[in-house]
Amino acid sequence: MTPEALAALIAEVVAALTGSGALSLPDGLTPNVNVERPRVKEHGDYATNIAMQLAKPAGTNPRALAELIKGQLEQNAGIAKVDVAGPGFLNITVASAAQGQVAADIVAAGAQYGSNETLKGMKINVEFVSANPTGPLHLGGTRWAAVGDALARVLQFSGAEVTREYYFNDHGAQIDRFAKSLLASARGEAVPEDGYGGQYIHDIAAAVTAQHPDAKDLPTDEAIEAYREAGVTMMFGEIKADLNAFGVDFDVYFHENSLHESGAVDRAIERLTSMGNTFEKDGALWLATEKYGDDKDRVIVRSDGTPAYISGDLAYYLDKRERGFDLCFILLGADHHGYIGRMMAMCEAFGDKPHENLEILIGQMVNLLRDGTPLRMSKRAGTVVSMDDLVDAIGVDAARYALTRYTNDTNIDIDLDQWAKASNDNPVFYVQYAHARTCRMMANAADLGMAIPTDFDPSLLSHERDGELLRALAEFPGVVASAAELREPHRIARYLEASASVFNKWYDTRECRMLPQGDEPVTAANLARLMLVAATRITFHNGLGLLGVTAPERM
RNA sequence: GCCUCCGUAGCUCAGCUGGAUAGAGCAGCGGCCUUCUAAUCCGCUGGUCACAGGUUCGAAUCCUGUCGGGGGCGCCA
Repeated sequence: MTPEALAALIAEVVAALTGSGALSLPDGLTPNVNVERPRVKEHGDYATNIAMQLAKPAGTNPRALAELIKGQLEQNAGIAKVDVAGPGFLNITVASAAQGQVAADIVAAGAQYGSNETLKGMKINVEFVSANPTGPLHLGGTRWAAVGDALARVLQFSGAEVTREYYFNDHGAQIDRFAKSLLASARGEAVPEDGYGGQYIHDIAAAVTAQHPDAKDLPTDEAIEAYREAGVTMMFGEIKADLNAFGVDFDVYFHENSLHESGAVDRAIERLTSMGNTFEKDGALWLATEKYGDDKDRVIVRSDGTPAYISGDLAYYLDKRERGFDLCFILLGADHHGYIGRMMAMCEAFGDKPHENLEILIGQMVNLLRDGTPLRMSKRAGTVVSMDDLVDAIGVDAARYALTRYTNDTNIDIDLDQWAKASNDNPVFYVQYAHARTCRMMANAADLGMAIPTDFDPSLLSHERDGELLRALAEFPGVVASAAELREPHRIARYLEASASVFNKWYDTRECRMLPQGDEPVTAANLARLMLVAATRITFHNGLGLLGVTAPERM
């Protein structure tokens, strides 16, 4: 029995009690049954505070109500014992057969175990990374590559139709500085003011020069244009290749420029104007965002007639909505948190619902530590701390895991020495090793001719450690659902670490050996444990998959 | 000045939208390998949940303020 199933059962009991008149609740009150795992063993397998929640509205006292629910609940065959404790907690012990059945249910669900359909029918756009191609992907982009992709996977596992999207600009001032820097390098000149330095500039400049030997001797304007075009193509190619190697592939690469060329920007501005949300002042066109909660109004067309950067954002958002996305995520670094106000105001100005049609997630900064000291970035000097630096140091799996195991709103310091270790201070190895161990066990079982039993007897998984492992596995769907709902993929990682620990304890328990020892015959209990191991393997495999981390079968 | 994130064990961090005696890993100390992968497992040590108020049966969690640290506040992109 999963916690969700137990919660549903309790809800039925409450409904039955109100139906029979034994309990009266105010109209429209639907109890929100909260089932949790108690910290202390003596408090049973699961506990609920439902009686404390409902006592006041029902006009009774918590313990009396708890007794009432207990009486009904104990009628169910899946429930072994119910205790009323403390101020009115219901401590529930699940019958071992009902508990053990979870293993078979997981094996039956297979690759789908843990999924849910809470977002079924939702079309969701997740925009992340979106770095302009002026240099290699830096750490902030890398954090979002890992977390954004994991979030997309979690949303998909919850039934949503998800599009991963990358928005980039191949024109504009940043790109001009990039192009000028390339040309300066090709001509052997110093890095221009506000330009980009670093080895990658020289590498790309040299590559462009090799492709177009005459380009650097063109008149400067034409030469810049030539280096811009070829340089952007190369840089963007590298970024895409890096992301691909990182296991992240986008469905859509969206060019900001296309919005200007297609007239989408003008249409967006017209739409906002017709809704009375723009005005002219000081020769510029403004979007009235302040009335929708922004700090101040924003210029969208400058007094010289050129569109401001935000005009692209307006058109881009409108474009996404017109492509049918119900919900648009934008994943940004902490240095962009100031955008939330204007973007939400923009959303409302279009007549949409902020935080419902548009969600902006902010990820805090990432630092790499080597020997305890942070690696610092400097654009001028070209000391970019990039995705490559991270991946080269610790590998893709550890990098993705290290970036997804923390909440978005905390700064991360990644200690390269720690994450490069193949040891227990490295959580990714701990989880992967547990998975590999299940695979080895199953291979060993197959060698002995053992197969997943068709006449599985769930009551044989009656050891205390069996129950602990089963309860851990049963938690997975709830963890996925909350990761999706709260947009917090790190919950998956933390769950896997805790569950790997429970599995290892089970593995270490002599009474729970899965394989027959020595000349012992294969018993029904051995086969029941094989089912449990199979369920564990599936759960770890699916969980690692949601993080985009590989699940090796052997380590 | 304003906005925003963070402050929990020596270190790095969880804490399931308010529950029972605040957890994990690492570090430190001490144990378990003839039997499924010891990258495992067991025990011990370690806390003013930054501080002060408030909300209530109950607060690390919600609200207000203070202190400390990170990041931001362009007709840049």
